[in-house]
Amino acid sequence: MAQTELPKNYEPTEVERRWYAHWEEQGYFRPADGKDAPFVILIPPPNVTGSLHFGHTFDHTIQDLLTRWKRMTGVPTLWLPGTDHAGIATQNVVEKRLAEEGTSRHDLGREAFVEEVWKWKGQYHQRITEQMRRLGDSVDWSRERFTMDDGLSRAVREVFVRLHKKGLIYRGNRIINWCPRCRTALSDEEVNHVDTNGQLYYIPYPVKDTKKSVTVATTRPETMLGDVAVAVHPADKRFAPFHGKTLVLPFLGREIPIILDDTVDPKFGTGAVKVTPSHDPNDFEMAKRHDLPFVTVMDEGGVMNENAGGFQKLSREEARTRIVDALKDRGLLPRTDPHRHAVGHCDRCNTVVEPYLSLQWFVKMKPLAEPAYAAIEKGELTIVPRRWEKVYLRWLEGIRDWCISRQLWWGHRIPVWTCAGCQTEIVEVETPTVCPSCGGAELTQDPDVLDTWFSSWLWPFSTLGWPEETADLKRFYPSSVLVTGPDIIFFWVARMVMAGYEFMGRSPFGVVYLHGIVRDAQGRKLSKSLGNSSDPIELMDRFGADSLRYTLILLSPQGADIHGFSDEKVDLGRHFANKLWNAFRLVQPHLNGATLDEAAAKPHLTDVDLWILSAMTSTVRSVSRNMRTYRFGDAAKDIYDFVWRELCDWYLEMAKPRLYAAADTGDAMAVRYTIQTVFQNVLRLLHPFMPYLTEELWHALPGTEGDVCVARWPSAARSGSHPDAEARIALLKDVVGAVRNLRSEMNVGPARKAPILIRAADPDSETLRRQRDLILLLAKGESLEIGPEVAKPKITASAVVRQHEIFVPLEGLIDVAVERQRLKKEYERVAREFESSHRKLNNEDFLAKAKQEVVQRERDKFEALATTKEKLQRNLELLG
RNA sequence: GGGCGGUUAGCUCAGCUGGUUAGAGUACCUGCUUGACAUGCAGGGGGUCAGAGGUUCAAGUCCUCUACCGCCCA
Repeated sequence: MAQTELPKNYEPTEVERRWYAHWEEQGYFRPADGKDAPFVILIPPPNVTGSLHFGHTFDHTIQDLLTRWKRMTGVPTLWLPGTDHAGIATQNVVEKRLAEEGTSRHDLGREAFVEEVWKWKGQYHQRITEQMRRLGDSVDWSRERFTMDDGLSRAVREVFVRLHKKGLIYRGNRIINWCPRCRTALSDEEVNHVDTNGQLYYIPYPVKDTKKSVTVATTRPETMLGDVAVAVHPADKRFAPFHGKTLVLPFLGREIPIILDDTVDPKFGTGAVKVTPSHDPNDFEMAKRHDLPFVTVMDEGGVMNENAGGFQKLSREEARTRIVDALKDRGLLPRTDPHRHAVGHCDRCNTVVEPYLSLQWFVKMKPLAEPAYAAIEKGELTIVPRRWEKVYLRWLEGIRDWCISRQLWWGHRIPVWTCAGCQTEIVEVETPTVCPSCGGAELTQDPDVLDTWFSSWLWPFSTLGWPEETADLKRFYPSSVLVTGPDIIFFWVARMVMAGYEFMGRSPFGVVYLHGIVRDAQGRKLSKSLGNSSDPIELMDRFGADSLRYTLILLSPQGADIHGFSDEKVDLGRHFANKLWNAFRLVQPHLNGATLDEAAAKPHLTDVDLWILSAMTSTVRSVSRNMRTYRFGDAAKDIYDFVWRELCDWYLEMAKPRLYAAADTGDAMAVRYTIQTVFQNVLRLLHPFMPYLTEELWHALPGTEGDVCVARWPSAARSGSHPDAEARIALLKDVVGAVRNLRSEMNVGPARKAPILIRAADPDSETLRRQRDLILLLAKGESLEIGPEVAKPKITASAVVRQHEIFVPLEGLIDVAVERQRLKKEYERVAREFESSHRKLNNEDFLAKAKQEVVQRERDKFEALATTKEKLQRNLELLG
């Protein structure tokens, strides 16, 4: 009967090595054919030169959870994998590595550098996909995509050309966010504003031909070299005498006018602001209104240029120090105030971003934002949790044009060419060979590439073959759910919705599930470089992928961050896996060869069997509901509670004698049938959370067929509920609990058996009598007397459970003082409750206004408390 | 400056449309080689639900204000 002995402890690494290849070979991860509407998830593509970190692990676990669950419900399921070329990040990584090798991208030249990055891509891509396999991601590898694949690159060009034709893409000379370290323009979203302690410098600018001056206040004195005016509010009387006057810029001696502009805030600083149109977005607008010149004083690396006079060749930081010193020397710095203000930093390298005047490509966003906004209002798009919808809408309301050109080499080259002959600009999907206007063949392509997100925002359809009308595009667009973190709601989510409506006419997904971030006890994001977490792969090696997955889900409140995560926490999942494994070890030898015929077993099912089947049915119902409502942590908890608290703690303990008894009785048949049914269902429910362990056990469980990976998700049939049996077993558990409590309070070790007396009225008395063997077993009874007239022993510990009295008389072991103390405490607790219930029922308002069922419940409760109180009191008195 | 979220046991969190004694995991204490599991079993202590006011017969739950923490935007 006994098969090969299972190891005492579950060894995940050994098991997890086996199953992934099997699933993949069976083709389970490819969507089944069929007419049913498919369930589709598109992966948020990880950076191809990164590695799977904790964020990905959590993100993928949720996606796999949904995918495996849906697959088991019988729906054709597609989880489409892929990676992102991540322009700036990747270029930075490779450049850094080149620097270590003593070379640079400029030494290599553009073509060789890009080739070098492709090599990197190949190497790292391999690593990422291995990590995904290790985690168990059930993605369809046959449909894997990369944002720089030919097809996706074509989609990028197509979109650029279409939007350009529509007038939604334009080129303009504007102030953009410039990272002097990455030497590229950034979008507004790629700038992080950090509150910084700075100084507000007060600098008097002399009025031409007078001894007077106008003092301006600035946080950035180094930009004064680019000043072209000083602006004051027209209604600000303090400056009325200066209207129309000319100032002389210190250091350079440039004559600049005083201008009047009502955007100036008279309350800020001195009320007079310097105007530096090439280095400040507000000043830029102002300069355009007043037709002022533009003077750029820095180069692309943030170094002062030829317009900076004596400060040329200094970095911005040095220039500030030197200018401040020079101002002091000349007595031109009468005052500085500490000043807290937001300073923009590069999202990728954390360098202080420079507002910089430059010629870039932009997308006009307003028209695209409108349908994306309406999507929420029309219910075509739901964000879970709902509160993020407000964030999303607010961003769309204030949307600004999107700077999409990047001065990088790694990415999609902008499909714009200029003819050397006639200067005609050609915007085409196909690379042109001759100028359509003059026939010239000397065409130069725009050297810049596009923002990475300019390809990512097309992901929901570019991955499916767009602009071709492919079968995949028809079948799998739109996708069902997008699972990602709220940190990219603007970068990616909102833009995908815009592109979805613009190019496909509908939202790319119906639901966006935004999960939280995994943080440590100090609230920091987990990261290997911070040293507050291990590499997820290492954790999987130590604890198993299943344990890591299960722990992450169990600890995650819906859409909120996981706090206090640490390596040790993964023990939660590991212990749970081991528990299930051992429960299985207990039952498995008894199931082999047993009759598992439902019809044959049914007449023999006992209350205990019916109770656990009923509890299982509730669990199925609850898990399914929690999955549907994106409450994954609750779903994991449901399974945990059922397996550990019900199945292992109670049912299996109760089933042991029946399991070990002769195999050919109806009772044995019933218990085997029950266990088999329960285990099958548990393995199905748990599979999306712990795919490997469940597959392993599924194959070791007699009576199963195929793979649990594609087994049918359980349904909670009403016929599976047995409320009467549940109620009777609940009574049994309460009684056993009370006896255990008494024994423990009396310091009775588990080896010692004790007599048990239960004074209970019918029908409970009868119910308990039928379970006497179980009570003896679970409560370690030496003898057991149950009945309405059971006599109370002289010296005994006692308790009242559901108005029934329980006595555990143990000569010599009862310390009367201790027992009196214990009873008294219990009595006082019940008396307090009794009083509160009493007050309620004496309250006419309560009787008149509360729902009838609530009043009735209170009456029942009151009755029960009264009896319990009375019995406790009598037992207390009898103790003497 | 504007917005959002949070504040429940030492820690991490549940507590859904207000209605039994506010739950779980973990940590802690006591006792255990119990017919699978010490990655375990049984029992236990621990909470004026951030504070104040309000609505209600009834508030952890709804409303207002305050404090503190976190995030986003400017």
